[in-house]
Amino acid sequence: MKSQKFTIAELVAPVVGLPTVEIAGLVEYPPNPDLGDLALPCFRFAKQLRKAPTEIAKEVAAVLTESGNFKDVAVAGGYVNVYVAQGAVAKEVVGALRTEPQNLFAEKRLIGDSAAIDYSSPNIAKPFGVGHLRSTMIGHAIANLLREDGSRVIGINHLGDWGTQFGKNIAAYRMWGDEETVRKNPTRELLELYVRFHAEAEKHPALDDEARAWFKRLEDGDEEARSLWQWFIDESLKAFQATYDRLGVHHEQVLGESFYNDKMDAVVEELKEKGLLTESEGAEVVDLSAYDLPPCIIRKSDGATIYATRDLAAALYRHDVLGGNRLIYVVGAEQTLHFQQVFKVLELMGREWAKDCRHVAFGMMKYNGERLSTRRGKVVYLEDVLEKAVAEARRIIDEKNPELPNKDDVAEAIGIGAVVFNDLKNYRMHDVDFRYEDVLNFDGETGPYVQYTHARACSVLRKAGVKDNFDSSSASDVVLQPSEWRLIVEMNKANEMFERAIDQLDPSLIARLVLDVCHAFNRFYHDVPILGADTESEKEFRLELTDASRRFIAYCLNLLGLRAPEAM
RNA sequence: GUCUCAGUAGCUCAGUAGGAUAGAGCAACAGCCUUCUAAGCUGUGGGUCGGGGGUUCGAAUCCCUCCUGAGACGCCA
Repeated sequence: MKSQKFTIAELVAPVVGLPTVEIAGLVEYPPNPDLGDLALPCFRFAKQLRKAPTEIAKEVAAVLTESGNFKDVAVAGGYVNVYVAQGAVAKEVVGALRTEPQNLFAEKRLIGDSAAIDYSSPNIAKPFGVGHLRSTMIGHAIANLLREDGSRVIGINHLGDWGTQFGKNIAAYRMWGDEETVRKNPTRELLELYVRFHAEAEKHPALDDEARAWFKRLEDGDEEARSLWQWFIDESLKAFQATYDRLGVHHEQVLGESFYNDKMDAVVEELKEKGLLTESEGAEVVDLSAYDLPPCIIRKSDGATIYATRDLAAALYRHDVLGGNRLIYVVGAEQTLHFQQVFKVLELMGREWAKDCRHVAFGMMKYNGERLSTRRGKVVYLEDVLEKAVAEARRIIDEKNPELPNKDDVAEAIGIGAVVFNDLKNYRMHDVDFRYEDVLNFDGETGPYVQYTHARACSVLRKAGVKDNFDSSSASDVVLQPSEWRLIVEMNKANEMFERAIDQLDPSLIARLVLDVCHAFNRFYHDVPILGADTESEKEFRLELTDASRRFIAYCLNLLGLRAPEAM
């Protein structure tokens, strides 16, 4: 509806003496369809114009009526209610979707932008839990959105492949590990060894010294330590890759923490040169008290670097070498303070692009109300969740559509879609308590609902024997049914919602939008006959609308990282 | 203790660049398949928008304060 909003704003601007953009922002959707398609509240202008809102509304209405751009304009108190020319708008929306669906969404505002976006970033030798789904899928969706708007996206998987825990992994593996078992199920087995190590170390503190020694050997390049470490990485990556393939997730760069081992000295040097480093309690820190932030530790009292140092080195690399002119981090909200500190230090280092860095935070995933903890072995494996969801999808297919070809493939798309959509549809800052009953429910506001709606539209088009070309002349002279218009209105919000989703880096807006469109489509499908329309031109138009809806839904699903089967 | 984030129907959440009677889904109940996929559609019941102040023509939305929950707060990431 953006173009209609601007049409109104342009006409109203001279009347109220405010910039067009500002007025366009005030145009809203009335709460009730009887009140028109768009509305402009005029209370805001009253003080400046020294006139009653109702008077202003009347003047505004007169101008809008005179323009002849709208079907009807009405004044209701201080509101001006506008009824748009439905046929023309319908033709515009359907036409855009028929040629290039993305035209309705993206105006390619971000051409010339390049965004380095850090998402997923699991830890090596640990399993991929449901918790990782958040960073992975929110990040993947944001990457898709930015790319569609013209940005050059560099997706980065910042693997946790370094740190003292690898001393424990190595020590544990040497004591109790078995090559075959690890190979068969790398992340689960390595986690088990890790958990066992923690349990045993409680009783025998000497084990911790053993682990420290092994990490030291790893740092010093000891061959045995090195090759075990590399093997853990290779096996873990194989397991992760299988999951990424199922989820359809891809990264341009896979660079673990260890990649920056030789790049941190330069950061420390620069900080020292710029006089940012001060000594405090034996450690070297950047004092940020002037900015109401706690100090950022750069070197621990034992001389070793820490994750802040690593993240600084990584940020410089992403900007200077990979060419990301802004950096985005899709990382849990518990790291908010850390990123505030890192961004501030970058700014103090004179990197003016620090202001464009964003931490896309999200709430914590819990299970039965409890915090998940890998160290204590409290994990819900993502693969288990996907397996259950796919099995449930398969069960429902067997029940409802036993004749369906390639059932397994469809079940895979639906089951995974249910899990992914469930994670994307809500405001990302909320903590989520993972419950199987939610994920395995395929009714209502769910991924399968959206996919089902898509399949339904496809089915109608199949029955109609539709080829890809329509004679679009019909739209403007057809009188629209309420449910048809409702559907057009919802789809016409694409551009606004898309841009808001990008500006706020929030894919849930796209999920909400496509849910609204699906609801409108299902109502349309229920209320008016498509193939059995009274006249040929009505039938033609409804098929066009069905085709447009199908493309719209598929486009949104793909943005969110879901597949859109044509039958289910 | 300090800071940050959250608090909307029984449950999960939309709505938060201030606007008209606060909306969905789930669960419950009642309808709708001789017609295009019922994983759907329609209806009913269900609300001190955490409490209290304030700003405004108008507040779930902005400000202050209190309550509750989560997270963070120097050598893990």
